[in-house]
Amino acid sequence: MQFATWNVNSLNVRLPQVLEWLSAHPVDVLVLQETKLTDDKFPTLEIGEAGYQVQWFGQKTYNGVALLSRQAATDVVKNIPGFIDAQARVIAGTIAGVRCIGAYFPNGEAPDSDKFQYKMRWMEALREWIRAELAIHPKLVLMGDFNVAPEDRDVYDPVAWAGQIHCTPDERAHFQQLLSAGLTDAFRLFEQPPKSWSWWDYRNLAFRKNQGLRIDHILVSEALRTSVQACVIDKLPRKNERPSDHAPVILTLG
DNA sequence: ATGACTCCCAGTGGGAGA
Repeated sequence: MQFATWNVNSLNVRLPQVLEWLSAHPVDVLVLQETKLTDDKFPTLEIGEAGYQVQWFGQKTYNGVALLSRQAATDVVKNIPGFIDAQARVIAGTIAGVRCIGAYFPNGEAPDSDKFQYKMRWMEALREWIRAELAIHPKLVLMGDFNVAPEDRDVYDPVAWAGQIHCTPDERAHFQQLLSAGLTDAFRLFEQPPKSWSWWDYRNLAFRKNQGLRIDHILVSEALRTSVQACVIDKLPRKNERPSDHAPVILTLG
């Protein structure tokens, strides 16, 4: 069984790339972030024709998430229950007995900003909800754009990024608390090439120079950990014409 | 270097992303 996450930075622009990618990588579950579409504009027909069921949750201009799956998802949840949020950032469903949670974590803008405070509150609410979900669903996958580089080795220039957004001790502590709640960073279960990133700035030839961050992650629960066979970042879509600034991450369970 | 690029909504520019 394969799972994937991809921040597409506008599904309106990237739909052809998503469909092309799915034909080459017929994963069982794909979560998308930054669809940037209101629900009435969501391309359900095209995704259905590609052989996927889909749940979606969006808003105008910003954010927006979707859950694509070969089998229909059940017990679908949108956003974090009990956390009042005007922004469409979370979609969850159960597929083949696995609780799949797709999340677009807040960016945070800057450590001294109101948006950073929102990011902190949001991550705390997510963690408490994940704890509750884990108690009900031992088989759980949390994946998405976390907007957190968990360690210095996830940053192309950790000195320049020290204390900057995505790399602050507070964000990294929140990430560690997700691990403490019983999740494992599937990517780090394996030897990986050094300088593995999932995001590269559009500016300054960052992709060509491989200057990026690893901020897109797939976390698995303890009940799934021993089933993980692979976790890779697929850099190829970043080489497309008009690419997303993020690359997909793929998890393979045995 | 308060930049660079891309997307969106707007409307002949500006916000947000990371």
